[in-house]
Amino acid sequence: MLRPDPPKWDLLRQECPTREVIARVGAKWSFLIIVSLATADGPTRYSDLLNSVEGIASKALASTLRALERDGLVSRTKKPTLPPTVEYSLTPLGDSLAEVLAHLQRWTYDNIADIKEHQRFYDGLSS
Amino acid sequence: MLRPDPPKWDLLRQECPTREVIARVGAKWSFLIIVSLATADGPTRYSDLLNSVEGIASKALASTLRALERDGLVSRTKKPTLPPTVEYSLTPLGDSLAEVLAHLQRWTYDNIADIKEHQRFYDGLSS
DNA sequence: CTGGATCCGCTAGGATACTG
DNA sequence: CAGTATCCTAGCGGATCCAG
Repeated sequence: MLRPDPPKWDLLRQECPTREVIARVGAKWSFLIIVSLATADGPTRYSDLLNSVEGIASKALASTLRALERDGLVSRTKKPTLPPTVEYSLTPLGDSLAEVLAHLQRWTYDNIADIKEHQRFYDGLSS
Repeated sequence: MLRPDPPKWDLLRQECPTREVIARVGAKWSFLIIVSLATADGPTRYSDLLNSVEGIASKALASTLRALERDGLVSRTKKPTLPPTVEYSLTPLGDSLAEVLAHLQRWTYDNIADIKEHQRFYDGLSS
């Protein structure tokens, strides 16, 4: 084996490709869409996502879905019905990511009160 | 107890306050700064962060640090030396978040090759 | 050294309208 | 139903200069 050791990535380096992934996950709607797909039972239709993820615009949903699909996190299945129905679901890769993100989601649920408290305190100092 | 059950947040709802937290964590530089602070041993100076997080601009670092401090994730300690030295470190709350984010970081390291492969495939389809 | 102040370009993303 | 096409704007973030 020429490269027995996989390259050790370093997020802090500018050229690290994982930065792109972090950016994608951190993009405004990615997280919510992944959560929605992960908590839904089975494939989810475009219009259902549009309703599920409150506040998202059609354009944002479409472009984010395409980006996630490009990364291999989401799979798109078009059924030749009339009118056409398109279903989205997480790939195994997307599932594994969703699992990690679920921890983050849980963390925010657990600590949102604390954070809000800190914010109020911080903002109060300048009054 | 009047409220034995803490409110059940739902990220998918528009008014859910945790969306703000996700946005903050997902902001361009938050993740990297937290990682940098978490992997450093002990408090880290402003200039060290500036060097550690490659590509970040002074303004972005300052504003992101302030936001993280406001959320109670980062603590700022100013030492009255001359010239002044300021040190940043994670609060216990920030530490607990860093732990969660470490899993995400690990995930990206483990799966970046896979993702890149998917991207190449996806992009190749339209050529 | 640690930022704040200022200017400014860029683009993600919102609103709206339209199509297969 | 599942998007695309256009237009448009707020604001993030970069560069530079300045200050305590």
